[in-house]
Order: sequence, then C-alpha cells, then structure tokens
Amino acid sequence: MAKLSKIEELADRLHSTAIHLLRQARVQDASTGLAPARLSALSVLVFGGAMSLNELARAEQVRPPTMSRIVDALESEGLIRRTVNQLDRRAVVLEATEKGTAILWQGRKRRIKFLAKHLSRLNDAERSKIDDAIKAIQKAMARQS
Amino acid sequence: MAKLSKIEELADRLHSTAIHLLRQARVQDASTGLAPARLSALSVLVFGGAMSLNELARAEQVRPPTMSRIVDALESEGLIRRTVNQLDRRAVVLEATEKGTAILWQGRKRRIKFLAKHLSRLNDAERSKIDDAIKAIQKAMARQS
DNA sequence: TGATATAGTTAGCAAGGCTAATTAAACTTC
DNA sequence: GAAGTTTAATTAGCCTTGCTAACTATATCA
Repeated sequence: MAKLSKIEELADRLHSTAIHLLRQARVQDASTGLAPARLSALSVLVFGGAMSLNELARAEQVRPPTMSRIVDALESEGLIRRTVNQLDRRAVVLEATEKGTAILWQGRKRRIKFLAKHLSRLNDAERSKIDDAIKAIQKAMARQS
Repeated sequence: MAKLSKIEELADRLHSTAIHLLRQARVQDASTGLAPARLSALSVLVFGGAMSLNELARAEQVRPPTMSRIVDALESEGLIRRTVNQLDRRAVVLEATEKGTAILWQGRKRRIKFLAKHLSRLNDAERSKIDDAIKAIQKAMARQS
C-alpha cells in the first residue's frame, strides 16, 4: 500500500463515493426504456434547447459519428426532431419533441426522487454539509483560468 | 418545469456534481491502457483479494457472462491469474498478478493525484466540509435495514 | 472560379452490457 | 448410489456506444 497524503485520501474517498452514488441512481433510469447515452443526449436537448449535432456531441463529450447514431435512434423513436438549418444547410437543428420532453421528465423525476428519499433520512445539518460540499467541489473542479 | 422540493433540488445538484467529477477523473485512466470495465474489475481484485467469477461479477454489478469476457481479456494480458478452485472444481479463483497490481496502482495514483490537485485549491474548512458530506452521503445511501 | 474548411454521415472496428443455452461439477433424495 | 436438481462458468449471439477514416454536401476565402 502506497502512503497517501491527507488530501489524497480525501480524493480517494470522494471518488469512490461518487461512483457508488451514481451506480445506485442509474438503476432508476432503466424504467425510461432508454439506453444511457440516449437518455443523456435527450436531457441536454431538453434542458439546453435546440442545437446542432456538433454542439450536442461536444456537450456529451463524444465524437460526431457517435452522436449521429444516437440521434438516429432518438429520432426514429420520435423523441427528437432533426431539421436542416436554413442559414447553413450543412448543419442540422436538433430539438426534443413533446414526447421526448415528457419521457425525460418522468425519468429525471424518478431518479431525483430516489436520491431525495435517501437524503431525507438525514437531518438538516447533514444535508447542509452536503450542500456546502457541492459548492466546494464545484469550485475545486472548475476549469483553471 | 416541475417544481422541486428543497431536498429534491439538493439531490439534483448532488447527482450532476457527481457526474462531472467522475467525467473529469476518468480522463486520467486512459494512460493505464486499460478500458474502464477492465480497470474497474482489476481494481476489485487488487483491493478485495482473490475471489470467484460470480463474486467479482456481483461486486461489479454485471452478469457472469459479461465478467467472463472481461476476465478473458485481463488474463490474456497477464494482469490476473485464473485457476480452478480445488474445493469446488466448478468455480475459478481469480487474483491479480504482480503486473496487474503494479499497473492498477499507477493508474489509481494518477487519478487520485489529479483529484487531489484540484482539492488542494480549497482551504481546510472547505475540505473538511467535503469530508463531512462524504460521511453523510454514505449514511444516506447505505442499504436500508 | 478553384481551393479549402466545415457539418454531418457512413463504414467498420472494439468494448462491454444483456439473455439463452450449454457444460461440468456438486448436491439431494430416495 | 443413481437420478434429478442446482450451481459456476462459459459460449453464442444480440444491442449499444465509443472510436477513426473516408466520404458527401455546403460554405467560405483567395
């Protein structure tokens, strides 16, 4: 066992806690009937509004060909619309349909309620610490200038 | 937009913070040359010691056939050993080799140092809040009795 | 106008998830 | 102790999702 500093030890525990949290939350997503990458891409369109394929690929940190296929699947299920951008006819405009928006909201609500149910077992002081920690983590992980 | 309770709002932010944290940390894993599922399975063997394929599959929350293939790949790269359990000859005993252990430690160290580097931008009070939050999250997410 | 750049798609590969079916060993039950 | 059942692991075959390379179509620039 290599010796870890105090901060490295914290980093290690933070990492493993994040993994376990997401593993449990992910189980809830199965009931949307959507595979993870599709659900995630749909979520970006619902919350981020209409955008091009390249923008969506960048947001999801995947390459355009990967997103092109995910978009194919979402379109054929009627969850998003793909139209040609008339100002630049090379580009497409992607946007969630009513159906896609509804499905996403159901899934999101289920996942949030699942996590909230667990968080409700804590007291206010504990939840407040999580709140502070989220702020600190976001500050720590923010892109350096 | 559906209205979320205070706790649900916290759940939502916690979820998205965990996603972003892991996305950034994962980038570090590429330099091990191991795909994510393989790295994760190897990690369980290094830290959890020798175990059967079923146990490893359960630990990784995948089905045995999935783990069987991951184990094939790790074995053919010389990172783990697969031997027959002499007390139950249906079962195998999986354990990390020296080489597997070394590679895992390098990757883990890199990931932890990456996170620690970010955490070091915070002050002691902020880190202490993260520490408290980890404890609270673990308490909240623990399997109910 | 011709060259270059950009948006998106297609083709083809690898990893990793699954279920169903198979094999081999262990256990149960009479 | 032979027959049936259960269990551990594997094999086969499917789908999703990541990638690069190569292509098409449109836009931009010199």
